[in-house]
Amino acid sequence: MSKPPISDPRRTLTLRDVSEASGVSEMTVSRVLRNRGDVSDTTRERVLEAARRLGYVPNKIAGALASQRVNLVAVIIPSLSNMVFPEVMTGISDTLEDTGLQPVVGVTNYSPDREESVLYEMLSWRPSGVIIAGLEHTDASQAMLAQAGIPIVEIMDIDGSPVDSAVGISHRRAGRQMAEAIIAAGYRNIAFLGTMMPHDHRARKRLEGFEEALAKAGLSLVEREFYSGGSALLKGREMTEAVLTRNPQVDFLYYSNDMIGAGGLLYCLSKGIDVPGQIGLAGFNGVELLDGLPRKLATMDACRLEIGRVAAEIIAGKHASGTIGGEVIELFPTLQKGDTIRG
Amino acid sequence: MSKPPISDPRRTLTLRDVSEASGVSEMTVSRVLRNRGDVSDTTRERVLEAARRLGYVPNKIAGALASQRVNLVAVIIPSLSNMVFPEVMTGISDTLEDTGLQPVVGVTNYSPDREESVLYEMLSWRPSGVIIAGLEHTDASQAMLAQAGIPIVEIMDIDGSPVDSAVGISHRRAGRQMAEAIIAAGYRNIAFLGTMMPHDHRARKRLEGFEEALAKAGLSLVEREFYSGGSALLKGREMTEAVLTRNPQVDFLYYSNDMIGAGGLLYCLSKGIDVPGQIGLAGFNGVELLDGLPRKLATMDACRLEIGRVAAEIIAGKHASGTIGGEVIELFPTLQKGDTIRG
DNA sequence: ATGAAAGCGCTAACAC
DNA sequence: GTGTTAGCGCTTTCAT
Repeated sequence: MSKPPISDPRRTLTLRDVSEASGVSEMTVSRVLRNRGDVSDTTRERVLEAARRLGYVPNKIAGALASQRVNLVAVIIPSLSNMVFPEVMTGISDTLEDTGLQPVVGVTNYSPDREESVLYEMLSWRPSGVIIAGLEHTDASQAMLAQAGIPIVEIMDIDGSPVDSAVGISHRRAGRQMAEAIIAAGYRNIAFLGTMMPHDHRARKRLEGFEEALAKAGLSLVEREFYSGGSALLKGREMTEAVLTRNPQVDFLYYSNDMIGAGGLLYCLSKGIDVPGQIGLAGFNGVELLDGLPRKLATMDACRLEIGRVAAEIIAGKHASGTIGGEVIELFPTLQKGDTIRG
Repeated sequence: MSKPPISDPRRTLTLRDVSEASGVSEMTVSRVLRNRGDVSDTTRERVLEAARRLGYVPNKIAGALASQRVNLVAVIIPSLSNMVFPEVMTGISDTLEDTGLQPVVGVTNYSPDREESVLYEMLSWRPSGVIIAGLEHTDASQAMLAQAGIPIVEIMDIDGSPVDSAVGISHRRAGRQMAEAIIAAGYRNIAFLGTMMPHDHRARKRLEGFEEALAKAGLSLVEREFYSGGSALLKGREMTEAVLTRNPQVDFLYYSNDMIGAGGLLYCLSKGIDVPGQIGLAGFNGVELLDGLPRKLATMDACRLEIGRVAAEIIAGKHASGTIGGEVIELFPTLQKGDTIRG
């Protein structure tokens, strides 16, 4: 197996090819292609023409190795299939757009081990920064993040200790606030319905805050129901039926996310249940997706777009605070009572 | 600004550090870390221990440059926010999982220019393959794909000429099939409702196929309605109201996707319209998400998971066909009549 | 089973 | 404004 000669048509083009085709040194070609340094207009034109004609695509691997600079930002999130992270991604992309930085997404499926290996893989490309969901990671992940020597932003949650910076909301507080609103509206027999996700720490914290506020009012959950897998809308419907059948005196259903909440809402409406008179409902996330439902589900916005935006600003070094790392930025979700909490 | 000395604690670790810490040559350390070649168990242990202790993360940039091998697969899709591409991603990730290849996602927002720049950016990292949605690209993109010298798989659609391989369904045929089913069920005053997306070629082809089949039956659309932006569910509701108000004799609503179809369905049900007796409805995609709706919307599955799986197999070189590139693999969606087409 | 030397394709730093 | 030189941190190849 001999090495292909310089004329092998299957070989990918190098700076040198553009240099030869344009009669300009590699260095100057490099300058033109990166818009760096002074290059005369005639030279620039000749180079660009040659590069275009040949169809040259620079090799960022070599460039990155030589310059010790990589324009990649690692973004590590649990899932892409639930509306919330895509919106965070949008915030990140929008902000990074004009910084020359590029997000690279890794998905962990809520598995800490998978997160660890995705992180390892991504760090091995020496990105300029890491945006990672949550504050809970394996010890090894924590160590890698701490060692990486680049800005790290942990997003979505601020109830805990970040490695570096954090941007998010307090889910514990969010749960508390929702409980308070529900209690204030006069509901007393409250059930929780969630997806079974041992590693969804944010849902867990919301539930903790929720129960804490119930306890303070001398109440406790009369029911809990967990499911996993399948269509969230359908699961919400099924769980709701199960809960209401088992426990007809339940007067409020608190869901861990809007999709299962919507399923529950559709179930209640189809059964002719008076919402929010007889039974109230609330979800979490404020997903715009659901705006077309017959009734607007009570929910709390998770500030997804804003979280993505701020995280990206920190990585890009253009966040208002100006400080270098170590900041915790708390965002404050608004409670939308919609049509499913009375009062 | 002097260059940090070898002892700078902020410098990221190199093979050399592991080599010194373990007293083993860089070359052997490299062998251990890549599981290549024969290394004695004692040496291997010493190296792994040192690497772990230091928290060494290999530099893939240097590795890729030296080996001319990159374990990345570029995946270029229009959007992450509509259920369909996340599912394709799942198919891709699942299949790539045990090949050592890693997907890297780029999002184009249905803009050909953005697609071109995302593609350029990704190719500059010299990936092992490209999976890209659609068959329509700018001339420059076409040229880059053709020149890249790596496997290219265009996905979702097969109505056109692929650069290399293609995996998808015929959207024209899908539109035709749906029209035939609708006509067979006796509907005659048919309206189309879609999102306004000049660059959504697949929706366009479905509509073309649909109208073609209508024409063959001596029919034509009595209404068309396009919207853009906002919550799909809400838009579907609004568009449906507009269409039915303007044209009360309409007896079938064909939507370009399931989400707006679901909005329309909810609208019809809330208005007490007899579905599918008085009015029938159909969407497209077969999104599982909607399974909890009061009635099951007629739709066609777009084979999303399977498309992702097959595309990844082709890139990984383990597709059944065994051929090297240039294959067009057509998948066949099944029409699910659900509860919204009579008969 | 292990090591030494030569690059991968580019850019930083310096000359001219 | 343009060219030259010396690496970036690894892996390939070949020697031992």
